Amino acid sequence: MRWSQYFIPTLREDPADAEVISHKLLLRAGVVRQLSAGIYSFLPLGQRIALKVMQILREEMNHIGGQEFFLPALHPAEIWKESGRWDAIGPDMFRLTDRKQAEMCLGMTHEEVFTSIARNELRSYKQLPQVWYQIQVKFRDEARPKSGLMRLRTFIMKDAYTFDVDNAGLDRSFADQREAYKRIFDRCGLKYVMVEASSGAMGGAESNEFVARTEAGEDLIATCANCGYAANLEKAISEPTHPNDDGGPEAPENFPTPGVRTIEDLTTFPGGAPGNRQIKTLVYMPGEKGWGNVPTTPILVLLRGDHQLHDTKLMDAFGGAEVRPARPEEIREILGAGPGSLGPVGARTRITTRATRWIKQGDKDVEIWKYPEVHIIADEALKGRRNMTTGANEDDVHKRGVDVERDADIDKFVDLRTVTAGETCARCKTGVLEVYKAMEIGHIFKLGTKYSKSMGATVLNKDGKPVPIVMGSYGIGVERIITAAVEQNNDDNGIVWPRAIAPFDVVVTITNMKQEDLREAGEKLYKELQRAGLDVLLDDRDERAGVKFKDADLIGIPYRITLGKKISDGIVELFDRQTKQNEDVKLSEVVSRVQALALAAL
RNA sequence: CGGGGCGUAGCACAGCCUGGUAGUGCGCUCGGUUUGGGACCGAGAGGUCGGAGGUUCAAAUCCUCUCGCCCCGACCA
Repeated sequence: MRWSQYFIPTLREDPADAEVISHKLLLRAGVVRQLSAGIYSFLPLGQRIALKVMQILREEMNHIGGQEFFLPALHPAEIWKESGRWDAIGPDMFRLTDRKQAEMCLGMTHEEVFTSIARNELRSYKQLPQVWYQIQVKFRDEARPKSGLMRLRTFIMKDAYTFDVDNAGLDRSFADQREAYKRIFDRCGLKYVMVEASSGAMGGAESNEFVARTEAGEDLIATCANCGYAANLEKAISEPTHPNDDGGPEAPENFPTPGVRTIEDLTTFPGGAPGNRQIKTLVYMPGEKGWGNVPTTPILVLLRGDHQLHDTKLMDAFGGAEVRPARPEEIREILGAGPGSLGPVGARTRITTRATRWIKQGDKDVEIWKYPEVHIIADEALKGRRNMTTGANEDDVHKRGVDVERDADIDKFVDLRTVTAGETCARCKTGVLEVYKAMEIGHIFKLGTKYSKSMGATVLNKDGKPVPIVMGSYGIGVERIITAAVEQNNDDNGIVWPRAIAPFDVVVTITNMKQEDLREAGEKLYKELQRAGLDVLLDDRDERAGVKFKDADLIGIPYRITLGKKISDGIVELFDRQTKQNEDVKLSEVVSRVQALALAAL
């Protein structure tokens, strides 16, 4: 392309709306423009980048036997009702009605459509496995789109689905996808890790998330440099350290603690206890939807005083159910004390017998227990602990000498606490965990039979019996790859595209368009580079050299060939955007040099 | 959905408090000088001040409503 004719609207200043570096640079480099919140247009440069990413996705999907489809983005409500997700998904789904008032939606993912094809067409285990994928636009009405292309309302996704006859087959398909994902992200030049993740409402047993480290990311990742352990903080565990529990009363005993409201207060209070010898008691309630027929079931969450609860772990402990912190007035109603003096000892009896409410039965009011049940759930770090101090469910009173398993009446121990940096790795027991921010770039799920069962997708197995197809689903966001690439590869002068996804391989900069010898040499070099199979941008604009250098750096083309004064000696300069090295090269050799460099990147 | 901020020329912003001719820089057009890291001089073009209503002799400026965008939180198949 000739720059003088090509649409690359670069900006000298940072746009006011952009906060994160990738957003600023993608706008400044003329890659994208915003249309509305979370809705962006790819400009020609952006489209070239997206096409290169998509080509890599295609090649790697095809490499593991993937077959490319193209499904509709507009779906009838019917299939979503069959899978149960029409009701399960909230306002994140764009819904509309057609002219006949039939309900429709814009696809936020394609499990339903692919499953409907599978159930109509797949009949025998002999047809399996199948690996199906597409590269399609998704629509999600995000509550808060943000950070440029990081969180969008409409975006391009490569989504793949595998169909196997049994779990062993799914394991193989899943492993294939995982390896393909690694090759994809490697080729795209990203620094990433694969982590264990929560499956959320997607359902299914196992899921791995691929994340790229960046300060702009929304996820927190714990990693161990020693053994390579990596997990999303919503799953991450660490090796607990237990203090010595000896000393203290044999049985729980109350003691006055006037004015003590927090864990911290109690650590300095005379006769108190350090944070790691306290039990923190939190009260949670089911979310707005409630849990089935149980009207309100308080949840007591117990943690070591110096530990922090991780919300997602709590929700996962209840099968992904929605929970919310109890309001102060609810806590007082439930336990008879304010936050700051809560504890598990005797709490179950207190809760289930304390509060009453009145309901109409026929024409008279009947008194019933308001909270007939309570869940008491404790973090694993409390297992076996003795001589602990906690609230006594009475304002300004605490209780010491508490043996967790003996006195706290716990329903179950689960991992609930948030891992923090500096803790010991639970896997290798020697490494120290690091916690950093990252963004999700891909996610692979073992779905199992969730969709095949609800939508009736079965095949006949070897014994002639119908069995539900065992499915997996695998997604990569194209804009996420682009965003992560910019987040991880930039400097003061602009973007430094990884070679494989750069919009052009090389830019030929004619430093002065008034000099005919430079123009001629540039034209000739442009054609030769193209003939060598390279994507070339010829900067033939009538601008000063400085402007051209600044722009070339900003849009991040990996190599720049500068035609200047030394052209009379048959010498040009080869500039490496990444290393910033500028090297004199013979004009006669520069094509093969650049060709070798560019091909090495693929 | 809760909290905060912002809408004035293509971009970045000033002007608003204290009502009275709509400004600056960059970019754009034309002419000239320049020509290796975002040149300089001169002359221009370009804005219903997000929208609607109100107060006033007079509204970018004050009031009400509304729309949009950004940030924090909640949420996130």
